[in-house]
Amino acid sequence: MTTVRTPTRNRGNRRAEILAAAATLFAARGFHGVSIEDIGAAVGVSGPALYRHFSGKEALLAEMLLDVSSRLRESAAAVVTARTGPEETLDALLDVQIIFALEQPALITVHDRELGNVPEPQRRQIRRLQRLYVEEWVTVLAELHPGCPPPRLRAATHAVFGLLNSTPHSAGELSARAMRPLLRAMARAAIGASAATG
Amino acid sequence: MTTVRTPTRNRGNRRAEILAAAATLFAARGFHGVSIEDIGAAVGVSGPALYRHFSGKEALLAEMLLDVSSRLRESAAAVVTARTGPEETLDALLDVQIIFALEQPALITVHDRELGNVPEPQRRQIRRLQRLYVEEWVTVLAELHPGCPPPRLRAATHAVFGLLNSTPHSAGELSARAMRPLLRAMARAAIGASAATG
DNA sequence: CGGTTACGTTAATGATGACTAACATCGTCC
DNA sequence: GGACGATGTTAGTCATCATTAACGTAACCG
Repeated sequence: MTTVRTPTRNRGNRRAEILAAAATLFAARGFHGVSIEDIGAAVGVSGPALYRHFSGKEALLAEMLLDVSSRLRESAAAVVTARTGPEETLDALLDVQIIFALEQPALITVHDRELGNVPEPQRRQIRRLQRLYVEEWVTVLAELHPGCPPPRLRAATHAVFGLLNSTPHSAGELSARAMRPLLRAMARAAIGASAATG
Repeated sequence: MTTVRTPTRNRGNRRAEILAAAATLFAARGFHGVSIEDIGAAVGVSGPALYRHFSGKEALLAEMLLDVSSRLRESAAAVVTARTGPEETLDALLDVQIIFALEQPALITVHDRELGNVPEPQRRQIRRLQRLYVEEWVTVLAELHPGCPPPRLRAATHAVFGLLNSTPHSAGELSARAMRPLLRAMARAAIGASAATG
């Protein structure tokens, strides 16, 4: 009755459940600070059960980061190909990053800390997606600030990410509802200032 | 002749050397991703030699973070007690953080990632220093933006830290020389925007 | 000199942890 | 009703690692 229809249905849920739990733990204690047993315990199974779903701890991390960087990149690409004005596009990009950071702080944290623990085949791919994501931003910024050299735009983009991803650190200070417009306003202003000569 | 005068002189150097090497390694691979043997190798001695200088791995981390948070807090306190106008004070605070982030990226990285691995007696003290540091900022910001609720100021402060500490991520994009004014301008603008109603 | 102190070294030792093996359970499908 | 596949379980196994032990060495001090 309450049992599940298809095994496949369950498999997906369990995998997602594990990935979510692992993200939280990795964000809190770092990849090497979390054991397979810890992750299992977090979803109510114990230890080696995880090997029914992932080929290993590193594979789990790889899938997690690949998923995050794909989603970010796809969202950004969608926004950009919508081809509105650069101002509106920038706003949409800001929304993508802000909403993601507010809704998935653990994933964001892991995403920019643990790439070094992903084994080589997939590491390259994640890097590639991250780079593409940054380039979407840089392209839009270049339209808004023509004449600003790309390295400067890239550095500014990273700085804005740092600003937006600060969310996990100020957890509890402000509600997500209040955080969103604050981050938005600060990011916009910071971007505006990045155009100045220096 | 080239031998050292006092043993105490050498001890300090070695300790500092170890702390610096450990900071770099911790920043790159995380506390649990670095072994005592790794740290020893980085300074040319091997493994257990470190126990001549530190009582253990956690103690090493604790001293490192205590040192960073003390220095930041002291610098901020000095700037604030200088009692110039709030605008100038804010500029000086920005300089403190920017220079530190540009000159010691590894320390900054470890400082906001690895507090969780410091054992309890000292963890509390580090937290206290970090809180005091933030409060120096909040006090100054409150003067500049009266009527802005403190939680909002705190969130804005953390966001600015995130922006400034992005340096390790954009390493290589821009020289420190070019980075400094960029970060400064972006941070000032972001702070200015944080006052708006939201 | 003889002893102490500072600093290293190379072997244990004892935990912890990733991963594997061998063995259930239990729907689903024929 | 029995085979199968998906999913767990518990008991190894084998590395890695923090920490300790036991043992040099060499500078300095008396």
